[in-house]
Amino acid sequence: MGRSPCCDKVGVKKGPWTPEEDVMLVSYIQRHGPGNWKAAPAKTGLMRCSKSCRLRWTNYLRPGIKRGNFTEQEEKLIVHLQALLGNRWAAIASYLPERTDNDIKNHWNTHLKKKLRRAAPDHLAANLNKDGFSIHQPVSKGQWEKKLQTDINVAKQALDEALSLKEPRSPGGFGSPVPSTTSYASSTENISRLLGEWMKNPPKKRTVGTEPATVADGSDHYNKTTVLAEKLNSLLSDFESSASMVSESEHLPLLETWLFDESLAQANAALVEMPLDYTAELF
DNA sequence: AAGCGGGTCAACCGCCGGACT
DNA sequence: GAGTCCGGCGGTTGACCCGCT
Repeated sequence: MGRSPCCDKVGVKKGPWTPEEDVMLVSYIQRHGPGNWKAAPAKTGLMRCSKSCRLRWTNYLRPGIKRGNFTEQEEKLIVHLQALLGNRWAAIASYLPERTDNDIKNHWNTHLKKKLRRAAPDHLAANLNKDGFSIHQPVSKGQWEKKLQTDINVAKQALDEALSLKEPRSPGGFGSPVPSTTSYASSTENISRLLGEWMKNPPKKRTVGTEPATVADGSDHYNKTTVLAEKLNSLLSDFESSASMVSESEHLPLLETWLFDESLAQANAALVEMPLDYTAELF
């Protein structure tokens, strides 16, 4: 076994990502697709370890990510799923395709845990473990997991049969967004948003790691961001032009995703409707 | 205005398991 | 079957933010 040596190397940059690095990573993924993270630092010239690249992509740059402002519906779903699945954030995130496991985990730890503790009546609080979730429903957990899995499998099987799809599924498995050419445009939207935030609130010092992610002064900072914005525009037009060339067969994964999302939406709705005694107090 | 302390969240760390040789 | 590599996951950390005193 043993740990991956990539993060132990001297000269590997740590700390917050800069827009420059984001552009480099997205540009690489646009050319090669997500995956093969081991090769990403070498091929992009990024002084980051492969894990850091993967994390940055999956948590922030990946298309279709919604950030902040969890809706009541989403919070309900998270609370229910957490009660059913425990701290399996990746599994929970698969039911909320627009949210990342890290985001959900953070939201749970900073908001929902407290909310639950406040809302849970004394007699129910006794049934919450130290993480704030219910520990008295082993039976329903299995039943609901089984039902959801059955729904998903039935939908998947029907679709596979209908379309006779032969290509392998995306490495993220079911529920993870299928990488499509069109979706990369959303990555640039993500970076544009990050850039906007960067321009408004440039990082002050945050000198974690071997190389500080700071900019010398305001004007230099402005020039840099302008250049980056131009690069982004160029990237965006590249993505858009390649998106317009997507063939009909390449649309199948999108259709597949959409259909799965439909079945997921139904399952999610059923989940949220499922009564959990203490959550009634929450929302 | 300055200091303090709790809250937030991006990023890192280390373990695990599947794939491959 | 054993060893290695790599990606994924959950827990944790720490810098920054913000309200309070």
